[in-house]
Amino acid sequence: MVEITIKDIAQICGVGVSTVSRAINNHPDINPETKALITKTIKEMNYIPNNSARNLKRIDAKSIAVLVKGITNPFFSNMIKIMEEEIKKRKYSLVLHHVDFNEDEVDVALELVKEKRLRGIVFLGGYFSHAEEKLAKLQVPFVLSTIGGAPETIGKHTYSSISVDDFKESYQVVDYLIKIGHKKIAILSAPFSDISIGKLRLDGYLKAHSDNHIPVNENLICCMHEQHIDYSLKNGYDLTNELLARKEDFTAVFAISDNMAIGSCKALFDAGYEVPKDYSVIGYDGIEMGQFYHPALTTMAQPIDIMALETIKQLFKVIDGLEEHQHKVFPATLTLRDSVRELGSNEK
Amino acid sequence: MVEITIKDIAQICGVGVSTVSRAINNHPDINPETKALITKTIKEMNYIPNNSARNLKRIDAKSIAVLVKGITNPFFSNMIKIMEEEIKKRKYSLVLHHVDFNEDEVDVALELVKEKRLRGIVFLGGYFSHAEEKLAKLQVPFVLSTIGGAPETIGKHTYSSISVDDFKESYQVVDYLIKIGHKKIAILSAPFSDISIGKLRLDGYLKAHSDNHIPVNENLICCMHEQHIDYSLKNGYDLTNELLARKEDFTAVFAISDNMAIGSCKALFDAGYEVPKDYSVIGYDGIEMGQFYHPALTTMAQPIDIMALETIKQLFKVIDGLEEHQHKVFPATLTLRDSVRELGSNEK
DNA sequence: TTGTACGCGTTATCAT
DNA sequence: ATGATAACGCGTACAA
Repeated sequence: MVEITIKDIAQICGVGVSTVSRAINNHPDINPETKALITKTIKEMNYIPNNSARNLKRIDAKSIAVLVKGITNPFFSNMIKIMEEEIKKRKYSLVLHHVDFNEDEVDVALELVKEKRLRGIVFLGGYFSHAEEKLAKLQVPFVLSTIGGAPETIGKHTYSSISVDDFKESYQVVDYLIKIGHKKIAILSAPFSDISIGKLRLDGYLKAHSDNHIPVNENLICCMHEQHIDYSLKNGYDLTNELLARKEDFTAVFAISDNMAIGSCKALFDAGYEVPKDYSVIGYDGIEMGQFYHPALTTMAQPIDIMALETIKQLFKVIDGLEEHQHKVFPATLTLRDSVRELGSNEK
Repeated sequence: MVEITIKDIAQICGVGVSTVSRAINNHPDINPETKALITKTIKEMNYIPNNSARNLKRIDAKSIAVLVKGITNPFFSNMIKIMEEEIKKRKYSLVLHHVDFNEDEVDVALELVKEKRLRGIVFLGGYFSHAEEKLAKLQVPFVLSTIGGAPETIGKHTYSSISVDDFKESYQVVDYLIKIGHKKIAILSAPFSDISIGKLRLDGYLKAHSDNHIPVNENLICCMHEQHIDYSLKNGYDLTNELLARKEDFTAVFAISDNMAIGSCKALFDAGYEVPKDYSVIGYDGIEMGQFYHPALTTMAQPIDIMALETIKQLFKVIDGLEEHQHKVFPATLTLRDSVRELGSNEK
């Protein structure tokens, strides 16, 4: 098969290639009639410009890349949708790209910058810990939009970040449980080796205990296994089953993700308990499913819409040279629903 | 900033560009020492080859594109993971690309073929109805992996397809409900304008009724609104609430997606009913959440793992010239869990 | 084993 | 308004 190129179109129309190029790219200096002719033959011939060649030549493609780490997070779809709208609003185009869990997102970004002449990058998800040195190679403005785990941004002027203070919000969750009477609170957490989001949420749990002068029962700290670090339904389910099998004494479960919370509820139901009658369960994230679960899930909801919007706004501020890089932290909202109950003074 | 190119590397190493190229692409004819030197300086200089330039030159990149329509479907993550493994196993690389709902996937594919020198394409999701003529332009083997809606493949030899017979499986669902005593079955369906998956599942519902000599109560056919055609939690919730508000008489709900089924359960719970005691609810899809919902969701589970695997296997068969295009239909499995109950003979 | 030179398809810069 | 031509960065045939 012979690929049809811009030259063929030019030849057929009896014009030069540059004229065809002008027609394609909506350049001003072109006769409407010739443009019409060219457009027509392009249609007829099914000509499609080769993007590789375009990117090679083009100085600037007015495009923003969004690099998504992992595909599993249910938030991302919504965030991407919002980002896309905002990007299109500014007449830029969005290059969506997935990064494998074991890939290095910065390497991918570096490649993409060369390939697509990007103007800006958004890193979505993943627990970003890269050497300043390496980040400096990324000569393009970028913002870190991190769902979970406020990055250590002190002194980082090479990029912006949008985050939630996981330590603080996790603290709020546990503090709330304590305030309504829970003293024996299990946490479904990441393994100790996890240094980002998992650790922050666990630290919040610990601090809330100590601030409220409640001793921590280490048996109630359930860490997922190193092999399966994902904040999944199944992990919540398995961890809770282990907790139950050990016959631990607790009144509430704090799962560090909504999916884990739902898994936890299921394990409790399977064991014949009721939520929140026998056990209270609280999640973290604010996924849509939480509202539809039965009982509706009490959770710490992350402001993902705002974060998505701010991510792009911040990126453009830097691109347009209006502002320096900034690190913004947004508050999550404790969303009270039906999976947690207040403990009566006699049952504490 | 000055972009560093292959020439710079060649110059620094005191070799020709082709030698550097050979080093990069692991060509055999190269002195290990020079290769080592080149690799070292590439690292040092942070040189990254420009993919646009490579694609432009390369005849063949041994890559397969997976075009995903929409980002919402919870299946896709898993399917993509499986496909990726299978593709990597064959030393090909996967180009993952999202297609907007209002974009034309074939157009996108056409562009991508030129840009990336694809060897094959997988269309995932979306309700594929394109002119043969247009598909013919796609000079690359492709397979249609359709979750929901067996495409009309009669006489289509230009591509392969992997699907589930939605009509048949939907029929099975309803037939099952009828067999265990349900006669007043509501269906939460797509609007009548939907000609693919929604229609097929509705047709199965109707056929099961007529085969079992049970009259259809049109008031129990709940179509989602034209504006919001998505198989979402909220749609299931809203449709069921409308059903309840109309005080319709029914004993079971067949939601054409698991998410809608869960939304439906929630509406029933909100109204003070119990599932399956007061109403039985059955879904369609087999999403992971179904097992963890309470009650665990009875559903028609699609064999997505097998489908993902077969999609790639079939694609490679055609790429390797081993086989012609084929259309394979896989059976779904009725997964009995806790959201449906048998009706006693006195309550029918 | 290595280097030179050309061309991939396009856009940008000149001319005209 | 239009056309010729030089890049863009790379892979590869061919020569050495």
